Amino acid sequence: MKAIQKEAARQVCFSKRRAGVFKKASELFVLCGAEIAVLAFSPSGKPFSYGHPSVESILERFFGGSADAAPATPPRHPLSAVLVQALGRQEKELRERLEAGKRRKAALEEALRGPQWGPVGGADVEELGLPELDLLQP
Amino acid sequence: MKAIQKEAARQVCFSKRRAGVFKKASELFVLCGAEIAVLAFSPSGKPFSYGHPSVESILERFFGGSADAAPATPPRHPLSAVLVQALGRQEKELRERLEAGKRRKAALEEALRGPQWGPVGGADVEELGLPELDLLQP
DNA sequence: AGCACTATACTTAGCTC
DNA sequence: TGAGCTAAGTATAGTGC
Repeated sequence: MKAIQKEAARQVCFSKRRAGVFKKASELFVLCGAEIAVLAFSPSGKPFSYGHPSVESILERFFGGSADAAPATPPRHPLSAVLVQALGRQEKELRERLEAGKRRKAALEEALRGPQWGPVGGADVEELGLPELDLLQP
Repeated sequence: MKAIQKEAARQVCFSKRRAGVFKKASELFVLCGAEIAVLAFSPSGKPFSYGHPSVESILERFFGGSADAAPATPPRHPLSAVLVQALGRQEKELRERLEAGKRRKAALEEALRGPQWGPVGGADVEELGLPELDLLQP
């Protein structure tokens, strides 16, 4: 399996397979009762999402962390060697991520104070919304 | 298609289909170059995720804009509020890991001054990895 | 862009070990 | 648990509209 070169064919393939993935996700819910969210960007950069019961609720459960569940942000990648050097780098990276996160949080909070609350540019509502939820039910 | 009643069969089905969905997601990336993230909770409540290039990068692109520059188009999507909340939690977690990492580094440096140098018991070492999560296995 | 068709390949429920 | 098997059901690349 390899990357599709032809721009048009790639876009078509994305549309078809995106529907496929969303359908698989909805089946996973119907069959197993599993909560699931899928977020994707098309090759042309447009956002699409699917979520059951909703993308929001999944993210809250994942990142908000419930009272009893351990935090679901599971960022651990096994290293097999002991590297003090790596710890130094990790410390630096963590610092950077911490700072970046704080900046983004501040920016988001600022933006949320703005007067309007709705779709930004044309693409958002149609594609961020969850219309497929019903359509895709088998 | 309807819900599987038998608890055990439902769990098995979830495992198989979760792998299927993740595979579809990765194929979507390979074929089309689409960035995609999948978050799911098993029927028993365990979190799983798949993301390319990473779950976090997808979420940022979806809801936040870049980490450094304040987004030119302010994020007005309802989920931004969730993200703010998540970033608050993440900040706390990153701080904790930063401190833990520094303690480990100090401990390791101390240990390296000691007499022996050989295979070290695994548990601590496994946790030292960098954070980019891809596949969360239980 | 989207819809319909089809041959081929893929996925998977149920089962065994 | 997990892995392997198989029949039956699905997905989809390619094609023409």
